[in-house]
This record gives sequence, structure tokens and C-alpha cells, in this order.
Amino acid sequence: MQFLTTEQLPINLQQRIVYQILDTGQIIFQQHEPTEAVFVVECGRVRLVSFSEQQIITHYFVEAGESFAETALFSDTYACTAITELPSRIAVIDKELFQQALRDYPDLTNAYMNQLTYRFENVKLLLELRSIRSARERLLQYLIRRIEPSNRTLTLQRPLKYLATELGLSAETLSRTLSHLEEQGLISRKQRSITLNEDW
Amino acid sequence: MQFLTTEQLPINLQQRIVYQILDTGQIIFQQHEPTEAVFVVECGRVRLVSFSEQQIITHYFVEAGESFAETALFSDTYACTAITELPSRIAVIDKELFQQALRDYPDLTNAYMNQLTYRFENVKLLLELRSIRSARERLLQYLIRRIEPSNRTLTLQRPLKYLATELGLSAETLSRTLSHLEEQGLISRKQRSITLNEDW
DNA sequence: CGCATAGTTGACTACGCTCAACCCTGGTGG
DNA sequence: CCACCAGGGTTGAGCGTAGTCAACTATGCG
Repeated sequence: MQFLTTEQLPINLQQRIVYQILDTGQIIFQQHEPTEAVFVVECGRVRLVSFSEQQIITHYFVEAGESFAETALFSDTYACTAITELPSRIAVIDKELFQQALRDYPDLTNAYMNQLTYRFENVKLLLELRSIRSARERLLQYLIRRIEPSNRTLTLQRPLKYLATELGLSAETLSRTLSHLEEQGLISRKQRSITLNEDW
Repeated sequence: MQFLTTEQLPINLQQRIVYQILDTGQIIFQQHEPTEAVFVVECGRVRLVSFSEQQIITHYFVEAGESFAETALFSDTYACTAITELPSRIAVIDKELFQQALRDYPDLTNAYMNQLTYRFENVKLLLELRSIRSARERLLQYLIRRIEPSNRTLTLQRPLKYLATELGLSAETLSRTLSHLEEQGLISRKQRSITLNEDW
């Protein structure tokens, strides 16, 4: 899956992109603010969160090369708050301009729909996984769905604790569950990669 | 939010829609099968599920008037299995024809992206809610997000047990939690509608 | 070498699930 | 008109699993 990048945009739009250089912990936009732009993380990392009185819920980490707030195009307000996790360089693409570009460039529309579809399926998968009570089963299903069929291995790009939040588990439970699965010979671990041993 | 309906399609595509009349419990398509079409429930209800050895996970109920498997357009295989929950009439729209229509009718593309965006935000909300451990908080957040600001009331279209699965709670826990909130005066209930009493 | 962060392990707790019994409602048929 | 039934909803008791808190180890980086 290729993410939407600034290079894919028509030249005249590329020229009108604004870049923001941000430090760690800076807010790019807040939930409920009127939408004005969509964004691409050129480098760094952005965290998307929702606030409520008692809780802060992180629901996605946007890595370098990924776009975010794409749904701003069709809503009046942002559905979450975006904060930089690292010093980051962010491309800001004006909403109106982007909409115009979508009208003018069918290929861009196609790439955009493709990406939106991909994201949607992704979130749906995570939601499905949350319906599985047992940490063990949830983790196994995640591995099954995410693993390269060729080498039966998943290489993690980020620390385990990110995987834990993605799965809706505490880091401790994930650690324990991985250990158990390893003891039982169902998986092997080596640094950042996890291999499924048995056939399913 | 208006869902994609068959009436919104260009006439020449409408004429090529095939209709399936199905009884309860019939399979429309299976996970991993190659995608051939997108669908609209004209009447009845469809349940989207995922299978795995131990579990069956229902992740959405498609009501009359809603489309489903829209993401089939951009994937080679279906991401879930669709089963009728009631006797249903289903419109089957060939994938290739629909893609052609998207290319030819920008308004349709717009409606499609709009719907996809809406669905995406919807699923994201549910995923966020699952990050909230406490049944009480999860339910409150759900209510806050779903309620009409005008009358502070949410009217349920379906039995409570559906709400329970949407929230990832057992029906019993949901029932208890609602009772507690009512005792504490935070909400009022009347038949199928729930009203938030206090200001937030 | 020292610090910060990630990961692991242990003990305890709490919350929601499960199972079960029961109530309530609406629909159906005699 | 009542009897019956099915499904949804409510309530109770007990259990189990994942969270929490804490201490400790491992790893990486300046």
C-alpha cells in the first residue's frame, strides 16, 4: 500500500503547500475546530487523540510518509486532535485547493479513495479484534492477519508498547502473552520480529 | 447523512442492477472470495461477520437503505462474510460497471467518498470507545457522541442487545450500567429513547 | 559511565463475563 | 378474552482474566 504523498499532487497544488516545522508536543489542530486542511507527515511522528473529561485516547500514530485528517474534506470539524510526538515537518494542504484538485485530476481521486479504503479496512480489523476477549486469541488473530504469508513473519516497526495500545492491551499483558505463546512453541521471537511456527 | 442508494446511480447503471431475493441466513459472499460487486440492502437486514477457528465476530448490521462491501472496489477479495439476518432484497451492482460510473459521474464519486468518510469516522469512533475500559465511561462517551444536541436524546432503532455488541459489552452489563446511570440521575429512559440530564 | 526508555515478572485487585432465574411485552391462536 | 409462547430485558451470584502497581532487568544513547 502506497500512502498519499505530496509528490503525487499536481504541480500547481504542490507549489501552494505550506510546511510547518514543529517541536515535540505541539498541537496541529484540535477536535471540533473547523477543518481547513489535510496534512502529510514529511518527517517525525504525529499522534491522533481524543479527549474526554477522564480519559485521553490515542487512536493512531501517523508515521513519516503518511497523510492524516483526510476525512476533513467531508466534515466541518476535525474528529480528533493531532499532536506531534517528535520534532516533525508537516505539509499543510489547503482543503479547498485539494478538493479542486480532486475534481480536476481523476487519478488523484482514485489514489485518494484507494487510501481511504485501505484505512477503513484497517480500522475495521482493529475493531474486530477488540471483540475478542482473550488476549491470547486477540494477539494470534492479529498475527495471522498481519503476517507475510511468505515467511510467516511480522517485523515490528515500533516498540511493543505501541502494539499493545493498538491491540487494546496493557504492555504487561502483551509481554506475558507473547512469552506464553513462545513457551508453547507457537511463535518465535528475534529482536523486532515474530514468526508463527505452526500451520493454521 | 444520506446513504448511497440505487436511485442516485445513473440510469444506464440502474438498468443493469441485479436483484437477489434471499431468505434468512443465506450467505451473499464469503471472506476471501474475489470481489465482484457492491451491494445495497433494499429491504431486510444483513450481518457482516468475520470467522476464525474459535470465534465468530459480528462487526456490522446493515439496515435497509444502506450499501455494503463498498471497499470491494479497491480490494481483490472481500474482507468479511455477509449473511442475511432477515428475508431481504439485495441490489447487486457489478464492480466494473460501478467503477466506470465513478469515472463518468463526478457527483457520484463525491457521494461515494462522502459515505466512505462517514463510515470511516463511525468505525473510528467505535474503536476509540473500546479503548475505554469502564463500561460506565464507555457508555457515557457513546451517548455524548451520538446524542442530538437539541433535545439531548438518543432514540434507539434496535433492541438494546445490538447496542451492547456495538459497544463491546455483554447485554447484562449494559443493562446494569444503564440502571445505575438512571439511579444516579444522569440519564432518563423512556421506551427506546435515552436522555442525558446534566450538562457536560 | 549514567540516564531514559522499553521490556519482563510477580502479586493483587477489580470489573465485566457467564450462567441462571425471572419479569415483561407483544403477538398468535384457540 | 385469555393462554401461551418467544424474545428482550433485568437482576443476582460467582468466577476469571486482564489491569494496576511495583520492583527489577535489558537496551540504547549521550
